[in-house]
Formats: sequence, structure tokens, C-alpha cells
Amino acid sequence: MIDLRTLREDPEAVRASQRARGEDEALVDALLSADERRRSAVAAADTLRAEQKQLGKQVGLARGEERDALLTKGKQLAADVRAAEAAQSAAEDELAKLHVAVPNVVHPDAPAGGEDDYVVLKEVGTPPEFDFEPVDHLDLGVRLGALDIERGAKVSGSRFYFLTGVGAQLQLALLNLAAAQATANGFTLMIPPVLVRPEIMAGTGFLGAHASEVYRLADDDLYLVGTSEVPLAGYHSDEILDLSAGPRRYAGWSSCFRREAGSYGKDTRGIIRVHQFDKVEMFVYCRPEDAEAEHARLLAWEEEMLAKIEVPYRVIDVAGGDLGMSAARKFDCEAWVPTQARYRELTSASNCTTFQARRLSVRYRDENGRPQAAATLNGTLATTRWIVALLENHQQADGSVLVPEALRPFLGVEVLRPV
RNA sequence: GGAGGCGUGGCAGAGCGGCCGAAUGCACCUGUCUUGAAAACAGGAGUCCUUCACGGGACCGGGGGUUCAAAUCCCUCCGCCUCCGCCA
Repeated sequence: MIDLRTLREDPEAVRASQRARGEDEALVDALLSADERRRSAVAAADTLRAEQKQLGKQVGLARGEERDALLTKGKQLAADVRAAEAAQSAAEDELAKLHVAVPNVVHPDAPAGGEDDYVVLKEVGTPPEFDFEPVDHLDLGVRLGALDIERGAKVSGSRFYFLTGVGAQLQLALLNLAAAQATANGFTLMIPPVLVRPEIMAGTGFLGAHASEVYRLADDDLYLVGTSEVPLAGYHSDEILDLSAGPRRYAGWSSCFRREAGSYGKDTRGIIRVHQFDKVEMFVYCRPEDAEAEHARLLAWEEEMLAKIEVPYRVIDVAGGDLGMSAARKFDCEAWVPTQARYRELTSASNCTTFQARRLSVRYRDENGRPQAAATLNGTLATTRWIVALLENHQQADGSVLVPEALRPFLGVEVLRPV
């Protein structure tokens, strides 16, 4: 949820944000007027309640005729209060409905526009030159005995796969490398639940426009998470955190589940886009004034990981229309995929400012001891998809794949060879 | 799956339908005392909404009901705990 105080003070900023996202500006004014109506409804109901409270005290003391008269008056007041409360609650519902529909206010420096309007912030490394025809990650994976898509489909359907032998080991090595880096940087490693309650899923902003992306277990009214961001954001919900010592940093290791609804025909080959994958994700709670600096740190940590697996990549500043509901700004790192001759997303670092925290009621005490909404951020350290970039960029003519130096201690071998 | 119990402030734990935002203890903060600390004593201290402010209102798991009036009575949902069974 956006901050209504900020909205009242500077509605134009929110309108500008809606424009940057390519969304409806009128929503802003509808929200403003709903806010106004709610506040007057609250004031009216408060006044009546105060009156009723006073009267109630008198009834307790009165006797005889006086008491009867007061009771009659009380009945009338009770009806008035009931009506005023109904009006208040209607106004509150209407406000809430509009409130949750407004996405986070886009950072003023984020590019406006849609998916293709990103800005490239930098490119690191150069795409490898092969003196042979490079093979894609699926063929490589099959030859290495690392990947079995056919049986994945047999057992679970399309977009499912088995990581087999060295494939499974490779993923563990990647995730362990990520977990080790996170731990070394002061993150608390977490293995969270991957099924969450509706209010947690809603609080993270995934039940809005992206609701169809989320698996739901109807019988139990639980949702399968698409990222450990969800349980980690819920971890401190309804709490007042002590952030005086700095940000709280968590690294969540979990399986992630995505329905990939509406992506028919996209990335159908291999493990680029799948229903289930594993990920180590950084998640941070901090004071709002520290969020932007923390966002830069998350990006730096992602780049540190990419450097360790030695693949060329670029960093993009994602445009407003492609941000998702909760993010104010998002930096993606995209690795070079040789057989596609283009960059593909490997990491994503979002600054959600106070948007998620306000929904989930995560607060901290400011220097005056007042509770305030905290800021939350998240960023990727490693996922199953990284295997794609790793295999393709480090392949050799004989079908073997060189293991990057940093990964060797975790994998135990220097080269993966065809079986 | 079956049986039972419980949900009150940071924690523990009281609470005849009106005088209960709520006793008491612990923890906490501020003073006094002390060279300093401890102890003792005095005081303070929840969250949310609303208001420029004074103030007003809401919150005793959630929702609904009874009543002039509900932490207290009724219904319902949710959560937690214990025991038995089953599974791993």
C-alpha cells in the first residue's frame, strides 16, 4: 500500500508514477476522494459514539423515570451509532479496495514505459567466441547426464524436469556458493516454508495483477510461493523491529513455484522457464532512508556472484511498466546466452520501499521512538536458471564444460564431461 | 482422522454486563539516593484512527449477534496446545 499521507501532500507524484507504469491516473483521484470520504465518516461516527458513551454512564447512575427517559434516548442513539458505523465501514471498504489497487510509487529515476524500455546501466565481460558451433544448454545437459526433460514431462508435465547426477550436484554447488557468500556478508540463512497463508501472499503484492501466476491449494487455502521473498516478507509481519543496529538481512533457500500462465510457447526448450526451480534469495528489512543504498549493495552482491561463475552479463534499470506491484525500482542482471545470442535475466533486485511493509505491518521505531513502516528489498543470488548460462558459456568443442574456479570447491571437479 | 483445552498489554497473569485500556508481578524507561552499581523509593510507559491543536474514538484472536451499555453473555470462523490413532 502506498502512504496515504504522502498521497494527500503530493498527489501529482503518484499520478506521475501511474504514467510511468502506463497505468490509470484517474485511480489516484478516486483514491483521494475515498480517503476524504472515509475521514469524514470516521469523524461523524466518533462523535456519535462519544455521545453514546456519555449517555451510557448516566444510565448506570439514574433511577426511575429519569432512567426510563435516558433509555429511550439511548435506543435512538444506538440506532444512530449503528448507522454511522455502517457508513464508516462502507467508506473504509471502499478506500481499502482502491488502496490495494494502487501499485507502489515508481522511483523518479526509473525509466518510464514497458518491458522494452529498460535502460542498460552497464555491460560486464564479453560474449565468448567459439571456433565451433555452440550447443544449447539442453543438449549439453543431456550429454553430460545432467538434465532429463522428457521424464520431467512424463512425471509432472511440461516445464518440469529432473536434474540428474552432475546436474543436481551443479545446482547444489551454485546454491551453496550463494549461501556461503550470503553468510559471509552477514545474512542469516533461512529455509522457509514454501506454502503460505493468503494474507501473506496478498501482503507481498503477488495476488494483484500476477494472481494467475500463483499456485493455490484450494483444499487448504494455502499458496505455493514463487520465491522465498514471500515467506521472508511475512517473517516479521505484525512486528515492530529494532533496526537501530542497521538492516536485517536474510538469505532464503527454497524451491519456487510458478504457473507460467500466459507464457505458452515462450522458452519451451530446456530449463529457462519452468514451473519449479530452486533459488537463494536475499531479503532485507531496513529503514526507508537506507533503502536506496541497500538496493545498490544487493546489486553489488549479485554481481559478485555473477563474477564468480564467470559469465558475461549486463545490468538493466527496469522500466516502470515492468516493475510489478510492489517495486519502486528494479535492477536486473542478465547473463549472455550464446545460443540465443542475447542476454537473459539471472537476477532481479527490487526496492519495495515501504509498500510491502505497510501491507504486512512491519515497522521499526524511528529516532523519536515512533513506529514507522520499514522498507523491504530483495535480490537473487542464484537459481536453477543459472545452470543455463554456466553450461553454455563454459562449453568446449568436445562437449565438456569447464567449471568456474569459485565453484570447484563446491563441486569437486574442474570439468564436466559427456557421459 | 478422533477427544479435549486455550486465545487479555513485551512476558506472566487477574478481571460481578456499566466505575476496565484493563488489577498485580516481572521486564523496560526516567528521576531520588550512591564515588559508581545494586537495592529501595517516586514517577513514566501500548497500538491504530481522527484533529493545526485541545481533545475524541477504536483495539482484550477475527467476524457477527443480544443490550441503552460487552474483555465479561450467545453464534461462528481462525489460530495455538495436549492426548489418542495414522503416516513419515
